[in-house]
Order: sequence, then C-alpha cells, then structure tokens
Amino acid sequence: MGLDIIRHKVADPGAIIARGFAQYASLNEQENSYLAAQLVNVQRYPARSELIPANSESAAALFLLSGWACRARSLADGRRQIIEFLLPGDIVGFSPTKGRRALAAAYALTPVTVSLASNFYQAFDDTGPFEHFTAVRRALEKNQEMRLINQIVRAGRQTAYERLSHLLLEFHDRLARVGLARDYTFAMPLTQEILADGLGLSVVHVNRTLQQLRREQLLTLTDGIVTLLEPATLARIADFQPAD
Amino acid sequence: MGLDIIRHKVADPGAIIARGFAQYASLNEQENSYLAAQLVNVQRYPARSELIPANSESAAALFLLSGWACRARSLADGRRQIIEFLLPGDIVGFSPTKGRRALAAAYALTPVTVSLASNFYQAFDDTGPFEHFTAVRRALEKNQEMRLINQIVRAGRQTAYERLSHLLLEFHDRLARVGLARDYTFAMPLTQEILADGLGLSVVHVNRTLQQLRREQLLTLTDGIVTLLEPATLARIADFQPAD
DNA sequence: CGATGGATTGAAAGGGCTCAAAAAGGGTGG
DNA sequence: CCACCCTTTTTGAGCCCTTTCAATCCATCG
Repeated sequence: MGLDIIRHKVADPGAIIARGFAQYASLNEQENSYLAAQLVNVQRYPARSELIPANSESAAALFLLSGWACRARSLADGRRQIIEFLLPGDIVGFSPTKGRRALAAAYALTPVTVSLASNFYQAFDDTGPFEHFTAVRRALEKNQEMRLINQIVRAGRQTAYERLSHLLLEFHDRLARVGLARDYTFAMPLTQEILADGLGLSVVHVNRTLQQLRREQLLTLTDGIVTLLEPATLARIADFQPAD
Repeated sequence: MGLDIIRHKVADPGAIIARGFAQYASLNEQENSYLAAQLVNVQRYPARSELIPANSESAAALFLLSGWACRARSLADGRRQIIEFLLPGDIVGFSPTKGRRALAAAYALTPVTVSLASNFYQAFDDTGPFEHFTAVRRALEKNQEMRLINQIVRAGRQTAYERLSHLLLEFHDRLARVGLARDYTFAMPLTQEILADGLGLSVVHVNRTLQQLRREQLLTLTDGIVTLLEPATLARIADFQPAD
C-alpha cells in the first residue's frame, strides 16, 4: 500500500465519512445504514468548480469523499480570502444547517468526489429519528467554529511564520483523525497561491516562509506531501492546541 | 430624551432582547412570557471581568442587556485577538448551544448588565416546546457565523483603513437593528486598544487610521459617540454588505 | 496634586507586499 | 521524444504599510 493511504486512495470512499462520524458517537445499525444509503449519489467536480454558490439555499449535504475544497469570499477588487478549508471526510456547506443559507461560496480546490445527500439535514435535526446524530452534528458545528476562530487568530495576531506552522498543524490534526496521515506525513494538494489565500498572505511570502521552515528542518514539503519533522517545535511556535 | 437611546439608557432593559428576537420570528404570548421570565435574574459585572471562561460548560445563557463584551483568545506571549464583539441584545457565550462548551472566553469590555437564564438552551432546542424559537436560534447562529466570517476577511485581506471602516459599519448595522442608533450615530464604548485587538492592529495604527477617517470627513468619533458621515463611501471602501 | 488610563505624536525598523523575471514542472500535440 | 504552452515555484529588489519604542498630552479621580 505504501503512500496509498496518504494519497487518499482508499477502497471504500464512504468509509471516511463513517470514520468521521464514529469519532463523536457510536452509531447504531439503523443509523449506519441510513448514512451509507445517503452516500450512494456520488458526483465528481473538477478543481475550481463552485460546489455551493453564496446565498444559495439547500437542504442537501455534500459529503466530501476525496479531494480538498474551501469556503471563500472575494472582495470587489479580486482579493480572495479562504474562510476555511474542507478536507476529505468533511461536509461541504455544512453551515446550511443554520437558516439553510450558505454564507460563503464553496469551491473545489482539487478535483473532488462528493456524495450528494438531499434532505440529509432533516435527519440531523434534533427532531430527527436518529438519536446519535445530534451529538455528531454538535461536534461538527463545534469543530467548524473552532476552525473559524483559529483562522481569526492566525490572521489577526500571528506572523506569517506562525500562521503557516499553525495551519499545517491543523491539517495534520484533521487528517490524522480520519486516517489520512501516517505519523506526521500527509498529502496537501494545495498550491502556494491557495495557501496564501487561506493565510491572508501573498504567494511570494508563503514561498519564502515555507523555505524558512524547510531550512530550519522543521518540515519537508515535496510533491504535495508534507512531513512535519518537528511537530512539538512547530506547535510551540504556532501556539497550537489540537481540538480535544 | 436626546442621546439617551444612543447611550443605552432604556427604560426596560429586557425590551432589547425581545426586540432582537422579534426580528427573526413573531413570538406568541407563551413564548414572550417565557422569555420575559428568563430575564429576571439580572447581574452586573465590571469591565474586564471574565463572563465565561474558555472550555467551560454550561447550559445557561447570558443575555447582554447593556454594555459591550467580546469573545477573545490570547496567545502565550500576551497578544490578544478578539474573536467577535458582543453588543447589547446579544447572547454572551451563545456558542454553548454546540456541545455546550465555550470555545473561547468571553469578557466584559465595559461594565455590563446581563440576565442569567439557566437552562435556556433547552428551550432553544428543536425539541423544545416553543415553535418559534428554532427560527430565532438559527438566525442567531447565522449572524454569529457571519460575524466570524467578516472578521476573517477583514483580518486576512483588508488594509487597516478598510478594516476599521468595515467594523464600524458592522457596529452600526447591529446596533440599528435593536434600536441603539439614531441615523448614523451610535455609542461605541471601546478604547482604541480594544479596537486594535479586534482588528488585529496596533493601538498606534488604529489611532492614526481613525485620524485619517476623520480628516477625510468620513466619520466623527468623540467621547465614545460615532457618527458615520458618509456611510455609502465607507461601505464602498470596506466592501461592506449588511446582513440581509 | 500625583496617579492612572487613554489618546496622540515622532522617529525608526521591519515584516510583508508588489513588480518583474527567471526557473521548474506538467501536459499536449505532432 | 521533442516542442510548446501554461501553471507553479522561486528569486531579486525596492517600497510601504504597520509595528515598535518613547514621549507627551489630556482627562479623570482619589
């Protein structure tokens, strides 16, 4: 198998969703089969495609089976800010739970495969028939809020060096939870321009900051594969605390 | 009355909560009286006090009747980032809805009066007995997420000049909704240091940026009273779009 | 009246940006 | 397998927005 796991070549693409859910509640048989049934409608989108338009309303959920996506907002003059990154196992446009109205557009950053689960959010309501989904929904909401808060702190008060370290630690933490990291190595299929839009930096500065981290032997990044060589040092630099 | 409204001297302090709720759903009599009953336990806290510790769990809601608060996170070396500002009418620590665990500490920025509503969140659940509260909860969650997103875009991609304009427009928008602005004039009881922590800037630069905005006749700010003289121009500068 | 917190100003340094161009990859068609 | 094109990464240089460090000013208050 080798790098297969890291490169996200998994036999059953739906397994990643189940693995994600299982972190927060152990589902019963009924719930597991409902979940599996929701994942059958698989679709592919190319990089850069808009998965969910801003201000759109929908009761459907998009489970991200493979590939990376983001929610982003652009200013009138073209500056773009990525609000949050969405990784395999995440739900794209999870926010529709609230008012069912996307507050920012979601885009594919790489080619992605998603499962379109229409009306899934109904099952997620407290009033839904599945007792354990509420716990999962709350956990996902909490994770999302934590991501937004981290993004604010990074952009508001950290240097480029700290920001980049922090974001990479976050990626590792999130991927490791769904089994997409081996030790401290994981795939990060993002261009430096995308990183820049996520960090609130210029591409050039992302490049130079990455080089600094490499020069200091804190990490390697080649061919889209990141290895955090000194995770403890990076965590200290970035003031990083993993979600519980 | 004059400036009384702006200075937040209102006869019935609980009215501001009802006004806030009424924006999102028209409550029935039962709901209104439940809400009123929740507001009787009024408490005062001085500026700088910690209203909700980070990582604390609670099913109680704090209705902010008067004064301003924030959620904030500090880095190990003392740098502080305000995640979001909480204005009169807001619910402090609203996030406990999710997992009932505060992700960031909440602090009073001025002396505040709050109503402590224990177990209020139960009434907010979809399973609660009050049919209109779900709509309100969703609207509040949406507003909060929008605030976090705005904070990210400001800090990540806007200049100091744009950031400050944007934040002041947001304050106006939010205060106007609960009747705490007259035209484009409102009270903003924040020091420049607090603004700096909210904007991800240094105090000195906030000061200079404010002076620039004043010099250009875009606003006035004296004695904690802001007047946006050219709201349309400010909105264009800041790429501001009010919540629907 | 000294003490204190906040606003303001000046000067200098620096982190990060812009502009520009060169390398390095990665496909694609011939 | 090479030529060509387009994207991405890397470098260099200069600039500027923002920060830091220090004072000073100002109002409030015990």
